[in-house]
Amino acid sequence: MSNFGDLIKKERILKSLLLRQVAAVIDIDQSIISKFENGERKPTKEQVLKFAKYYKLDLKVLLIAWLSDKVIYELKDEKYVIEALKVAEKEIKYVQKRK
Amino acid sequence: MSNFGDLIKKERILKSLLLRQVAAVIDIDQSIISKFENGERKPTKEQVLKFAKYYKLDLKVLLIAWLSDKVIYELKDEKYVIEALKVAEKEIKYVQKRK
DNA sequence: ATAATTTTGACTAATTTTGTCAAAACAAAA
DNA sequence: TTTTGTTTTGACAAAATTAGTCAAAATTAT
Repeated sequence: MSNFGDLIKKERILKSLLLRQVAAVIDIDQSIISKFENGERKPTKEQVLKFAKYYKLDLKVLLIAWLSDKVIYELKDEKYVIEALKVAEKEIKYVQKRK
Repeated sequence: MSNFGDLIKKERILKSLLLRQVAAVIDIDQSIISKFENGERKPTKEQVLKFAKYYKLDLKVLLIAWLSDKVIYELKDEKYVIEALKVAEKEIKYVQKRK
């Protein structure tokens, strides 16, 4: 699917770059990048920005993937996840409308 | 709205209980319960269970409120929140279908 | 004004997340 | 099948976040 890891891994392969090379430029340890690519760690927002800039990817796409990864990670083992997401969406829309 | 804090506060008032009394029975410091009621802290799942049991509230309702609170807390300052929730929902539905 | 209750804030303890590094695992090439 | 290069894994420490305790401040009711 379109999770963060897949997006940056696909892009790196497409550009024929080694983890080492990416790591050197964006200054993130290559082992961590590997873990990002395989969904074993979640990047910080700053790190997402670095990837977007370096790979010239649409930041919006990357941020949405990153945020949804975080949500899924937080809820993955829970019951009533869909219901909770619907409630959350409704409340967020409500506060967004009010401002 | 139907966030966790409102639910347990309403219930406590309805039952005319003092924070002190609730705290003694469910063994959670009253200052923390106060913070839960006012949305200043997020309870753990065990704590949610305690409240459901003690107040005899529908656990499902309470868990949904608790989960959506957590999601909102995590996303509240972000752009593209609605989009991210939609993606998350789609992916969760997808994996739920597969099992 | 006093008493009772709730809320706040400072502090410590516990847990989780993050980064670093080296070695293991894997893949490709010789 | 050995050597070389790349990716992945795991152990560890450092940093950051979250949770619990307590007393005092603020609020509310008597």
